[in-house]
Amino acid sequence: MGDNKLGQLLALDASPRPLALLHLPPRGMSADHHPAGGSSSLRRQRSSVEVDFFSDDKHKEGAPPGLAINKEDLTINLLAAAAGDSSINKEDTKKMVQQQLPALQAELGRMNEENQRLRGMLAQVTTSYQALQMHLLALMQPQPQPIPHLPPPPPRQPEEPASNSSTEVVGSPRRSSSTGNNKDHLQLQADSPDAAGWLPAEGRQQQQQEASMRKARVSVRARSEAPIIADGCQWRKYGQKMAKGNPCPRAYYRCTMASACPVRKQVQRCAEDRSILITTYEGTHNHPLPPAAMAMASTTSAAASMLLSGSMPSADGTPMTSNSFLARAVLPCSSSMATISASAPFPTVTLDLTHGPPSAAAARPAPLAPTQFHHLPLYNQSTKFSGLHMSSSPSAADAPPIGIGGLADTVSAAAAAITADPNFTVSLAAAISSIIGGGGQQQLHGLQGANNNNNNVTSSSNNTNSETQ
DNA sequence: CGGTTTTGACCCGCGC
DNA sequence: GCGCGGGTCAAAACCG
Repeated sequence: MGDNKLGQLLALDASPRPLALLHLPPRGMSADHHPAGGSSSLRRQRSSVEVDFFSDDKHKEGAPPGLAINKEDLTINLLAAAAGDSSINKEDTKKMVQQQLPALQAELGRMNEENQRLRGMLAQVTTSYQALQMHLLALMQPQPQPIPHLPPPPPRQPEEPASNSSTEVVGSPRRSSSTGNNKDHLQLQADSPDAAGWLPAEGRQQQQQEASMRKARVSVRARSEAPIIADGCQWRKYGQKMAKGNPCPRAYYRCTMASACPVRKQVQRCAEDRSILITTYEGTHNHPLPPAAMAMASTTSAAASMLLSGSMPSADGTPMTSNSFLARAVLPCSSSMATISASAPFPTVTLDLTHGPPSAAAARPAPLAPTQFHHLPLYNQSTKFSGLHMSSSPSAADAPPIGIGGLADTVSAAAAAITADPNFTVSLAAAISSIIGGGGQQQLHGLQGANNNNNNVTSSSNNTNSETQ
């Protein structure tokens, strides 16, 4: 990065921090040149020049004479300009250097901090990229053995196109094929290159078969007063149903960030505790996402990939090594925070973030402004996502996991974070994608390892949460 | 006026 | 075959 990074840093930094060092006295120009009235802004401009030294050479060119500032010799030139007189003696210059040095150093320190934050952003993007890459690899790898204990594939409709496996984690076509859904499927196939295209016909057929029999879902339980959690995506509600056994209606949303995006989500309040919002994601976005949405998308994608890649539980209730793998990976000291249910019809990963007093989430202020997100340290958020519990029973996925006392505070804060802070999903993405892509070491290191592995993943993106409620 | 939400109807899979 | 429940559609209503 080097100079470019520095320039980027300054360019990205929209914070109104005073550029005290750059407030230079006007040279050879007095206020008399600007008649009073209507020119105050101009006058202000000229009397207090704020220059972005590094981002653009124009500034240097446009700077008043004597302000020819270069990166290598910021101090000297600046001081010369501040002195306003090139004839100033060296002693005075030295004196002023010493006076302004602390301020310069402080500024440098701030720049370094911002540099660190930018590194964090980069790490975050890298994490998401890695998760997607692993997802892609998982999709492209022909799976030699069919996963046992899963229901046989439903009979395929002849007109049903191949699964949109290139875009969905679980490229399972929707069951319904006679209600106009085919339009969507055809469009999907036309719009997105078929990742299975390189496979031989038999392999492709097998993949389609397997895809059709598996429809992984990632469910997030979180306390929230809001109707839906803010995950950075745009959603359109397309249905609502009363589900059996729950007085609260279940709402159906689909992603509207792209016309053919296959991602859907269901939102329903928990019957036992209506302060708990259960959001179930299905599918993977087939379009670019904003950072905040990317985080959740990576999370769900990675979780679903994990679920389908063979590290999923067996449905016969046998405890699985993969369960403890995931549990240890995400939280070595975990008890129960997430659930995997591999039972029919859909294998589901449930991330439970509801532990702790409901008031914790309720007390959280409204979603933070982007600038506030900017300063949220991710490691805090990461540690809040702190547990996994594995179960192969379908009911276990919906049953509230056992509380974990000591983590209650942080966990409730996590629930609040995920409902109010789209950036929290960054931590989820980091955790899960690190499991997917990390390998054995991270199993033992848990989130700490995940974060280390990702080089200080830092929350920083500007969250333009465009969630439609 | 275009996008979103609402809501009743419809379709499909599954269990009996 | 029938009923039930989940999921989706699509027209109308709503909203900015």
